Amino acid sequence: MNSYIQKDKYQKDKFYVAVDCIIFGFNKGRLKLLVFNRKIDPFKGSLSLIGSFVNIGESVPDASERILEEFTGLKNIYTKELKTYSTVDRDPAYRCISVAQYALIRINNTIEQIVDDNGAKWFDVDETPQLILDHNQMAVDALRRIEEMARYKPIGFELLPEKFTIPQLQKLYEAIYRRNLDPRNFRKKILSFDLIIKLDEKDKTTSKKGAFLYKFDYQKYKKFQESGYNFEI
Amino acid sequence: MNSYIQKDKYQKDKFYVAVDCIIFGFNKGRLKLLVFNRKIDPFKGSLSLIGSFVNIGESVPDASERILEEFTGLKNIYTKELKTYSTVDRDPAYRCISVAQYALIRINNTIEQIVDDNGAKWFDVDETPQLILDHNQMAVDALRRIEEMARYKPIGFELLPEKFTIPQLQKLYEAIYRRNLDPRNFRKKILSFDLIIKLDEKDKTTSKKGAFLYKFDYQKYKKFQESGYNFEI
DNA sequence: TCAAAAGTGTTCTCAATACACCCATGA
DNA sequence: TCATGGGTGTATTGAGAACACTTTTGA
Repeated sequence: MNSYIQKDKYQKDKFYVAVDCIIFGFNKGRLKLLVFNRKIDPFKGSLSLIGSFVNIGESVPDASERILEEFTGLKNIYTKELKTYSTVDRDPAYRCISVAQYALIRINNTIEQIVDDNGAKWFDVDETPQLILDHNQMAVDALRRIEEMARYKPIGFELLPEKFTIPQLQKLYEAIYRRNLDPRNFRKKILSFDLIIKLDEKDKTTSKKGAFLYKFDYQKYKKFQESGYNFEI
Repeated sequence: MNSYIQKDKYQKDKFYVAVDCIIFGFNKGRLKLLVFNRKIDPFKGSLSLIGSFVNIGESVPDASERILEEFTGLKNIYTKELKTYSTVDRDPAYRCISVAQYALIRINNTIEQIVDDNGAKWFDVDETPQLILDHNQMAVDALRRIEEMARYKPIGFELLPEKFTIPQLQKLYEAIYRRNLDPRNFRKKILSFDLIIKLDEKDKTTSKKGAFLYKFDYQKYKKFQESGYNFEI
């Protein structure tokens, strides 16, 4: 007897469906996780990821986009599905499955304001506080995923401002890989991809000499992707 | 106003949750997809992936294990979550999200019998027929995922019998990568991982000379995994 | 004896790594 | 003028890719 059919006739089981977003940023040489400080029940006073129930009239990515915009003011955030969390007792109040999404955003002042207004806060990924339910597990899983992902997709650029310097990019990869990289080899490798464009400006905030700014070449990246790529640093 | 809280108070939206399994096998040098020939409504006479609704008292992986056992008689099948399919109109009959899982199994006679008894059938992945709903998309996505996965995890062994020959393994990788590999380089690379153990038997079904059988060293693979690995062929 | 698949070694090329000094500039 | 971070080149090593012939044996 086949399950699908059997269930089709008799199934009455329905679930709440939530999305929870593991939102990463990069600031002052550190990978950051956005955490929401809950001021109202449920879980008043606790910390959680940014999440919401999914409405019947929207898809999971729609729901994810909705709350990301709400919390950051941004549309078109780089977001990927991590995995589904569905253990029976994961939420004592509801039979709810959560589809976790990880997102990468460029931290800037505008966003900081909105984040702040929403009662959210950045934590160093190494100092993630206790979160509700299985949200700590989600954060750990997402972090492992982006470490893995960084090896073959240029996700780094999603976390930096549009204009960035090579030393900044290096620091980001050092934060993700948790090890130091040789500046000569890093520069050589990054430039060999031919995916960043040198600008005529310098950033002088971190040194007297100043470092040239670059921008990511999304055009070339598209072609790059179509062939099949490899982005190991 | 925060979505999570808002929804917590007012949310009444519940979903059916399904799992659909994209089950891959390998036979006669070809990658195969297991497809279910539906003899009862809904979708009587159509083809679909192997799926089921998730029961309220089980997790998504539980449900997936349940139907995999039902269709193959096997427990402990290699299974990974692919992604969630949740567009509003994906199923005209229900508001249902499906968590797709891909699974790799070793085809053998016992399984063939069970598969047959359940009205399922193997198709070449290149000749996947029309399936119901978004199941074709799932199959395409899963195939892309295992192509990607094969580059850095030794998933190949999940698809071969316990004892296999190096030429068999090569054919499998050729099927996954869709290109021919040099037998000398392939052998050298595979042996360099030191993850397969040569046995004292030969398989003579494909040549007069016969090819030595090997088995996968799961012990070593575990250690391998703990360090961090790379399995590009 | 021969057809058909299994098995084997070497060369070349290129990318990854290791490594140390000069440059530009604001304070 | 000097402290600070930015920027550059070379030599070595190791892995991947290309490539052709011998071995075994059942039919």
